[in-house]
Amino acid sequence: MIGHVQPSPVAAAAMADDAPGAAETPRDPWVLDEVGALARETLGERVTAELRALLVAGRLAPGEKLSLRRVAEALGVSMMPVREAVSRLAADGALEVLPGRAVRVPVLTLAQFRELTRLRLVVEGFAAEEAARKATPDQLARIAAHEAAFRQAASAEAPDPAGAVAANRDLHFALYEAAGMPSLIEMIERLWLKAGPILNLDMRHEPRRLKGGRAMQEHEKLLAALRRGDAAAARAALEADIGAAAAHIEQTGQLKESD
Amino acid sequence: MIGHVQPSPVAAAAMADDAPGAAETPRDPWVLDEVGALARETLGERVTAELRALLVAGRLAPGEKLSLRRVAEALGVSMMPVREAVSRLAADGALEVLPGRAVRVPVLTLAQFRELTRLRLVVEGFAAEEAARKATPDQLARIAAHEAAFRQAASAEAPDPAGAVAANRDLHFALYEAAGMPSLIEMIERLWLKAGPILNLDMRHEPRRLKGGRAMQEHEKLLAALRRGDAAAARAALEADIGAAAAHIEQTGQLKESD
DNA sequence: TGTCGTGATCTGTGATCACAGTTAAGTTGG
DNA sequence: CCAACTTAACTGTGATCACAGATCACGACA
Repeated sequence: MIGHVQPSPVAAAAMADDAPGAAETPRDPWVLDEVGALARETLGERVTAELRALLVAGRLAPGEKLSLRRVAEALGVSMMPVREAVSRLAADGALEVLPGRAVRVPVLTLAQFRELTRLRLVVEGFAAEEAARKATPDQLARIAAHEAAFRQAASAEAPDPAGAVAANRDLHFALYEAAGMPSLIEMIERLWLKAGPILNLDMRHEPRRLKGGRAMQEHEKLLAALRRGDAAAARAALEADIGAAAAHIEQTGQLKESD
Repeated sequence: MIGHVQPSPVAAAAMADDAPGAAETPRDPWVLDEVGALARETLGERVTAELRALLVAGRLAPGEKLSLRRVAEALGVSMMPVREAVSRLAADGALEVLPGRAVRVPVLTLAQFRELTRLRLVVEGFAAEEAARKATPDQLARIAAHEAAFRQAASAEAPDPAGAVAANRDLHFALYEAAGMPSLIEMIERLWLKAGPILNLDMRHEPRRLKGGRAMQEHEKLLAALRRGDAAAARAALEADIGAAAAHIEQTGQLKESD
């Protein structure tokens, strides 16, 4: 149940119905017992994961309206699983259903965005501290790999916005995973779900922000801090990263003034 | 929480290029403007609220199994709204749906409970600091009232467990509300939803813990700190309150040993 | 020409039905 | 008397239908 889908390159194609292997009657202790219960993902969960990916990647713009029937048809499923997915995401505040109208991606107020940023500083900052204390060499290597991927996508002559967004997300969540606190990761995912649309939509539209290099600098500092187990420095670097991105968003003025 | 209706039915467009200075045509102040959109609570939301209340109050014990049809019949509604409610709560981790079996209240591992406690210390501690800085006299009075209610319910000759649980919850959330950060409150509600069953189920079964008075002491310190705007002291008192309760729970050993 | 009424169309919400899988009781065979 | 099998009841999941409310476009009236 905790198991979310691995951050994977977003392939938002139609979801084909592949028949999952039927469970064979387990008689004796067998080799296949180790593979555990094969994740019989329900349709609703798959739709939820799909929409989540679209949201954090900024491919659904704030204010964009969704229709249950349209989404259902696009994904090749009935309206039912979509309802469930939208219900969950609406409960998380990642979507909002207006009374009689439609369901849409929330448009954040400036105040709401600032609150979200403050919460991110508190929560993700804590995660960075914890990761600096407990990260294993293996986890550090994974973080470094994503950092390299981000640098490549961001500093290339022709920046790859989508790739940079994905690498940035993978880098951050590899860091948070190193903290070893599943509920903390869920909390952060929820924050990203809310802030993702503006943050990454913007990065998609203004790829030159990437070349500014501020994010890369902080990522580098972060990695160095992690390697020497410096919790305070890791937190500072992450806070600088978050703060810089938030400041840029506020400059663009894509946020609603008030409610 | 979600339902907001735009006051103006006319100017809802302008999503792409919106000039911030564009003022609406001022209509005459109409009497009916004051009556806001009457809260058309959907059935699913009401069921969700009902189950949430039952969970945080500890009236649904960990491991207890629920049946969609049973709950639907008990609440006098169809199975549909219950499905939606369970979907949301399951997405929050407040309930869990086992693959082919039933839906039940999660039984926390010791490790999970400790992680939850740490997160509560971080998040609710931050909320206490913020509240100490920003609480208005009105909000302080409300917190004090709940503190008095808790003291009465806990220190009476015949302790009132249900009343104490409710007063304790009201006290805490009045505090968090004083921080003025809606998303923060949602975050804390989610944490309480997960920890509520064990915390309050125990308080219900062991009312003598109330008479120990540890909670009352910390509540008193907390209130004093709030009144003099001492953020650090407020955080310390709240952390002591949370820590004491958590330590008691761990002693009782109602938690699963491992996964 | 501007404004309001009116109908078609689309929205989410709720109910009912069908189905595969699991659980638990009932029953049979040893 | 106990174990294993069979069957019946119940589980969540998904699909389909019905319905009130909202949106939008077109047309009538002033």
